[in-house]
Amino acid sequence: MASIRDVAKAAGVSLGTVSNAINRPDVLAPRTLRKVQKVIEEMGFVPNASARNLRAGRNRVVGLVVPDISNPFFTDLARGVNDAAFAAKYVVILCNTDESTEKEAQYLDVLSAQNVEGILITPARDSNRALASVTEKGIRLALVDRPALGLQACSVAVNDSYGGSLALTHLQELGHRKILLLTGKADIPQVADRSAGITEAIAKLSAAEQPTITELRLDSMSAQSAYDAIKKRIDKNLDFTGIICGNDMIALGAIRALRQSGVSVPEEVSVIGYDDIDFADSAAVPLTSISQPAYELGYAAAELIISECENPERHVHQRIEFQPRLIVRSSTAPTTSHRATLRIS
Amino acid sequence: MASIRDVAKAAGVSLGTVSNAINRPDVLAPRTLRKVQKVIEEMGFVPNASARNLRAGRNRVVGLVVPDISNPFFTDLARGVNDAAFAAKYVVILCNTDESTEKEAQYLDVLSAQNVEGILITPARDSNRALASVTEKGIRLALVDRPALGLQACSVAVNDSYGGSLALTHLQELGHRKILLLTGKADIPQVADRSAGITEAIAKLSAAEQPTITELRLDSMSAQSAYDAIKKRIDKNLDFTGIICGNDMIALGAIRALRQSGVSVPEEVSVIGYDDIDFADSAAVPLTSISQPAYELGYAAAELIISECENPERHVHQRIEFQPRLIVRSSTAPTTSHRATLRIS
DNA sequence: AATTCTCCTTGAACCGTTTTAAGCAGATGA
DNA sequence: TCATCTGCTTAAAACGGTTCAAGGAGAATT
Repeated sequence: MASIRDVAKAAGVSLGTVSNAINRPDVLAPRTLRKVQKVIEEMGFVPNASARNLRAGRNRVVGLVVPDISNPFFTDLARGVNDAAFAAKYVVILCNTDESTEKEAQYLDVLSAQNVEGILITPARDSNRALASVTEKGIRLALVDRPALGLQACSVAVNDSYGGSLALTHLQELGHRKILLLTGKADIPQVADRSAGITEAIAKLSAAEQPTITELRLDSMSAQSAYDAIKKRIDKNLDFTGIICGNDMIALGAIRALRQSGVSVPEEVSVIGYDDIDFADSAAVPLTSISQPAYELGYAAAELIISECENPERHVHQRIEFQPRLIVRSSTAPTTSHRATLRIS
Repeated sequence: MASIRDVAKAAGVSLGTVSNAINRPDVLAPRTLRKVQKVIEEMGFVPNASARNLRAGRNRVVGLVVPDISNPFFTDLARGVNDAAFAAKYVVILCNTDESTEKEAQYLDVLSAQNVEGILITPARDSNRALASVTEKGIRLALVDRPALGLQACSVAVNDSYGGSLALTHLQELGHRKILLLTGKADIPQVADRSAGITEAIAKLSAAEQPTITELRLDSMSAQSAYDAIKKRIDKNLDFTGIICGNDMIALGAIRALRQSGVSVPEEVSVIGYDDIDFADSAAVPLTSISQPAYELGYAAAELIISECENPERHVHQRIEFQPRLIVRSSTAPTTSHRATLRIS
């Protein structure tokens, strides 16, 4: 491996000049610059990042910590992060925590040992202490899609409360009055926010229009656990006409369970997902969903943290909030009674 | 941030002793060792990875270069890689090339600047020179899911030729005699291998049983481009009863186009995908597909390269090959003529 | 011609580790 | 008692860059 010294020797200049050619091309005389660049090119010289980092305390590496990279929402997010990082010549270390606080803590340790400049994280529950200790080590943080509970950091998020109200209002307007909420654990902030949005939306309705809500909390926000939960529920009693799901995977699993049990979607039960993953469109019943700009979210988060790394003193923490959008497809429809009502009026 | 010197001073030993306490605990007198470890613990000292890497040339970082992380196949693969890496206390830098040779080359540069120990890569076309230059720099390589064209490196792959023959045989046995191949660019090795497998499988059939094949090459292996291609094709003439697709996304796009044009799947046209992504099961028409063990592929690849990094001298390059499996769902069915035949016999 | 200015270039210090040769006790053997 | 050995510990030299004070060569000013 060629070092900066080899380049210097080959170009007949000092080692400092080569460094300048790389980092501050403007201070060099154009002739010298060209000469050095030519040699660098010829030798295929690539500066050693470790040495660079050791001296300069910068390494252009950020970590991305997500609970589940298989979830298309996070896949898109990761793509956004990667693209933004790539554009700024940064590199991203991907960490997948499976929603485990412990694994997250371990990853945070690894990342701080790697001396990353910043960490983009969608924190699991109870991870505040671990996060605080990371910031103490001088690593910059950006919270993605979950709020910064008292943490000094940038954050990007989608307005979950609004998303929840979008979903509820849609079903409510279609005439649904008995709605099942199929969510994840209550200590996931998004889940709580969406529930809050739903509650608020209900509060704005007149008593007659207010639907009743039953909440079912799944251990894991996966198609399988939704499938199991619905299967079990159906055996008892079908006491709802609409389902609001925590994400599209849940919706897919729920729909599969319903149809297998002979309940038609959307005729008998309307189902609304969340995330609007690519596949929502091609699903057995094309999914009505709340669309979140995952790619943009990731891109914005990465830009935020990179700008903080590049310009720590001028940086002020900020929060960027995206608005979700309702995408109506075929998994939701008016209730039969509502259809009748519409016909009469 | 505490450095090894601070620890040494606090413990009243030399800096070398602290280093030994960390890396070769056995050479120290037990009493000294305990004393140093206590101080390390108290100060929360974490060795600086850059300095360590600079000096020792090892950093427990590997790069993963994939053409499209949004493709569930690669998402699963990435999870496998991540999990294997995590288990070995390695960290992985994710690089998404969008199938662009140029972007791939840039990422390879970044990775070698980062001094990664190894690179797991699903190479784009024409990337052999770039790969060769990486190995010259002493970075170990493992080829994932595409062959190592004359490169000295480990590789893991799925037997694509066999996968192709699985798909063809399935359709052939269902009576299909006019088959459309919806593939990607021919210079993608997998595409070529599957085509070869198909050709071989045909060669083994008697003349009467041999289907005729038309190949349609898409610029991009996405649902959208498949959708567009089929839409265009249908306007002309429906000169096939079965479609073998390069991946499930293509199959999904093709099915959407067919159904929108009033062609029913699988009654009029059978469609078989490739990859067996999670959604295949929940699709509008649950997809018959060829299943590839993507997670296992990634896990195996990561284990391979990590073991090479840990034990360079004892390592011998190897190739691990997984067998694909046919998963029959609802998007394929006997041709009407074949159904008739079956009834008669 | 001497002085001051500019503009580049250089040499050396330093970043935080690992590693190796040398040093220093105390124990052993003669 | 002196030499040799053994078992730890230490000092110093890398690793490959960045940075900055200082130097040097022309150009501009006096």
